[in-house]
Amino acid sequence: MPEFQTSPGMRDILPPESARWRRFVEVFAQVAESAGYGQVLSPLLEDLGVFQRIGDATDVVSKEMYDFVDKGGRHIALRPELTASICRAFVQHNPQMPWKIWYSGSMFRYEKPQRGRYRQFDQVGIEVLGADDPNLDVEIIALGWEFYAALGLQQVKLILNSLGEPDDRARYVQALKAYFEANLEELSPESRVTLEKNPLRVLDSKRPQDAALVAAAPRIAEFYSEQAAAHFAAVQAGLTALDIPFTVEPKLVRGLDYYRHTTFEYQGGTLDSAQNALGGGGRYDGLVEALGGKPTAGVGFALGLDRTLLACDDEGVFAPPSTAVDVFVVDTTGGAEALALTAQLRRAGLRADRAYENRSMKSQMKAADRSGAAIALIVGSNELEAGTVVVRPLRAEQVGDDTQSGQSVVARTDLLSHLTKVMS
RNA sequence: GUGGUCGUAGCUCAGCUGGUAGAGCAUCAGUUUGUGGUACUGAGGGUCGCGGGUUCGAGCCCCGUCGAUCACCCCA
Repeated sequence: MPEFQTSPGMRDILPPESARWRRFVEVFAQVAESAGYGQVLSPLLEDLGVFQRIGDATDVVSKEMYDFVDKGGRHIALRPELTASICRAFVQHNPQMPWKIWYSGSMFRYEKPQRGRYRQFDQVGIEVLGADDPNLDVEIIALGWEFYAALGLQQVKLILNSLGEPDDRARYVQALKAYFEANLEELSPESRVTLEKNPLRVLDSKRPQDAALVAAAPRIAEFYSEQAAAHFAAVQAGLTALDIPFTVEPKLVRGLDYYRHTTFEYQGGTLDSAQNALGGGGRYDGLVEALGGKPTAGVGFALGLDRTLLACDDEGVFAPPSTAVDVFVVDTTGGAEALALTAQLRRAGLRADRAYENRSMKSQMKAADRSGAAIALIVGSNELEAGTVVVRPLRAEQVGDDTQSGQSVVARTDLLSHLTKVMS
């Protein structure tokens, strides 16, 4: 065991997995920018207060924050999510509305790590500030849906709910609280604690003991105002019009208290329930105001990179992109020719690799094979003298003996044109 | 934060009731003189997570600790 290792819940992403991560973000950027969203790069650190506006009742704020006091005496926190940062940025810069943005990056939450759940984890997401049009809710949900499709995922489920207007929600919470308190004996001890802090969250309980009680609990739909009901109906109609299947789940409350109206979650079809939330989002019309801005509508989502990749693994899609080079140079004359050749090839736009330390030809050929290159270029003393290169295909369908290897001798001066011809 | 399981070579693991560390894969090198992917031969590589304890002797037993993993909580 080495003296130093990554801290708990943090890890190194190595090749080839790292290439997959980068590609993941590229695909997301493509989807988002195709719909007119611009990227925001914001700091990893914010004033603690920015995140406290998310709500003291949320675990993300009350117990999972990575915070510290800096040398200037400021109370700083590593961002546990990005919606609050984006709202802070919106208030600070006052951009044109609707402000449609996307982001990607690492978030930090101090909790016990497990599969698909780390202290530093990556998300991609989009947010729109300054429009309360239900069509926008639909657009956003659809973009997430498109993104999963672009990755190749086919078993993602969309779960939808509405928490209504703040007043609706407040009345519902009251009713819920009264209901559970009236049946306190049947409630699990854990849920009783949850009830004290946040009655809505009791609906999330996975304990069998609570199942019956939760199932019979009052439904949020009974508390919708006319406007809230209309908004929710419009969202559902829009999704239907776009042929996006969804399930309305009245128990979907989600952990962040700023949500109102639409909330949604994408669930993986193959993952265990502990990690099946691939991404989620909703409308948070009050958050900008809570951060000192004017009342501003907001809606968005965040998708977890790890969990989505887990889902990809389970479905056997979105494999790491190939890191193979095009050609591999084998040089048995000391290595200087390989240096010159690879440099020349790279300038010409080819991906070229080579072996080092002047190993035996056999050893270099093995390396060539491992590199995934389609072609090996071999330079020995004969070729060096004659100004030629042996061009040997490595991936061609070779049946049998070496005489059929299909390798050819090409003059150095003709090498580039020969390669471009062969490789196309 | 609470509880269960686990921690042996780079990777996946074996190691019987405690007796001086093993396999496969991978790596490297050879299999006569310049050619990979198959085959054969050989080599390197481990303070058995770490620290204590019991014992003549511990990878194996006990305690602690760190880490991983799973569940709960919650979320992505």
